[in-house]
Amino acid sequence: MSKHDEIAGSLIDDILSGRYRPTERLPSERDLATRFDANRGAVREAMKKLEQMGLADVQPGGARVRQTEEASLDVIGHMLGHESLPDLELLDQILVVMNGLMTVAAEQALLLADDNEIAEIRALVKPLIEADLDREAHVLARFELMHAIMTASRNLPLRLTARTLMDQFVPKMSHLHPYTTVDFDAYREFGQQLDTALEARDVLALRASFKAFNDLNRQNIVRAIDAARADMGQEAINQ
Amino acid sequence: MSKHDEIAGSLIDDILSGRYRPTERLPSERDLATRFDANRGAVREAMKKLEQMGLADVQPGGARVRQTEEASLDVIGHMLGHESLPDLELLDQILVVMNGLMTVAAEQALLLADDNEIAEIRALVKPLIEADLDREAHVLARFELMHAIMTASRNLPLRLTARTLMDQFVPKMSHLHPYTTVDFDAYREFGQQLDTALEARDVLALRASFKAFNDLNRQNIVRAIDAARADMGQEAINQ
DNA sequence: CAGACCAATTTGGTCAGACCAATCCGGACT
DNA sequence: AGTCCGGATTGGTCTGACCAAATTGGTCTG
Repeated sequence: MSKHDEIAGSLIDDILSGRYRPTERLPSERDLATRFDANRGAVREAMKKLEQMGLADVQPGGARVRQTEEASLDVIGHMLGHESLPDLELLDQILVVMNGLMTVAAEQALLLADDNEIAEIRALVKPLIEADLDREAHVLARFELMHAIMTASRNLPLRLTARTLMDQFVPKMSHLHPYTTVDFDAYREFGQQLDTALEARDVLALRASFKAFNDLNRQNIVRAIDAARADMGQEAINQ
Repeated sequence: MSKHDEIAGSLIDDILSGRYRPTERLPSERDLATRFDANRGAVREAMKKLEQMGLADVQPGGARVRQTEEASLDVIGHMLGHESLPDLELLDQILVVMNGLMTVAAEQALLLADDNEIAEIRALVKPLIEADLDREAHVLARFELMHAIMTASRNLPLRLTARTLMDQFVPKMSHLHPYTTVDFDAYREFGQQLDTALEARDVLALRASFKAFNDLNRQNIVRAIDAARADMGQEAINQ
């Protein structure tokens, strides 16, 4: 970990945790440099990062903290935390957005894709219905399906938005992964719903299927977090 | 405009216009510094920006251009262009995403807001129905309404995503503004639809009204671009 | 005494030059 | 022909200095 990353991380955490309040002035770069025992250049790079994340307004005369509402999407990753379990409410909010974007993508795909592309997507749905996948393969298959739908939407802003959100979200799920379980049957039903909707090019059925998809994904996470919490409690007892 | 902004802008345009292709190596920082007659630090800051925009991968040994699909949402603003008229297809895609996000926000608001908040939102719809606004005030009223709905969604990731997209989009509309016209009656109808949907807390009606909203916004832009094109043609003749 | 004004100080912004560490690349060797 | 190694190139970091903008606190004016 480079020096400026360390400094930036510390400052970001301080701001997001409210130790520095909006409109408040941050310490000067020279001051921070001595505090972190670092070069001013390192502090400067850190400030640059704060600025591009929209967390601070840096001008000659001093840097000021901004409102979180004005920040960049990148803050989400930090808000999900590094070590501890992420906040379920925030995860829920992200899932809501992701689901909305996926639904839009699917609708666009239905609108723009030729029969060939639809067939390709349906081919990716098939494994979820028929194949006997293990947990990892199942996750991969779902991601592949989502990616294909995103691509078929032929909408770059949409793809970039979804990927940005995903990139914040997925890494934080990694240490939850051991606790995940998959309700294969439920996903099978979703797969069939989606397949039918695609075949009939039925927008309403498509929306309904993605609603189900979102619910499933949410349940996965809720179960995983519960399991992780229980496990951590167990560890605490064992110690 | 600071030096590193100038350099970054130039490089970004070069990459987005395809003058540097993905996986291709960019010139070295020292090389760029002499080309732009700048300090290496300035070039370095520019490279930093390219990296955070996801347009380049910069490592010891050289910086390489990335795929546009891996870029940050911020590239959209650059793709909309600086002087010339923005590409209608790209604008359409953005509107599709914005509309999707607004719809999700409205649904969440309907789900989470108490009667008071709903009343507040409806109060913001009223001017669009009743008041005799001029063009500027009408635009402002629409923005205010959208902002209120976003806030009522109580979903930070959603708000950040929408705002990021908006921030790319709105500035590019400014020099189209003289050419915009507003179909007040059509918006009045939308307002009534939305108001009814909010009163009844009817999700389907809500969705329908936002679909209409999106169509109206799109028509505004199409008309404005047509008018601008015609005007520029006229200018060319006059010269 | 309140408010406007101004200058000294503080702060960020930029630059130059040097050194380090990771990477790349071409030539030697097998 | 493939592998390996060492020099050259590249980005990463640091130091120290100077510039320009913003802040701040004192001073002057009404």
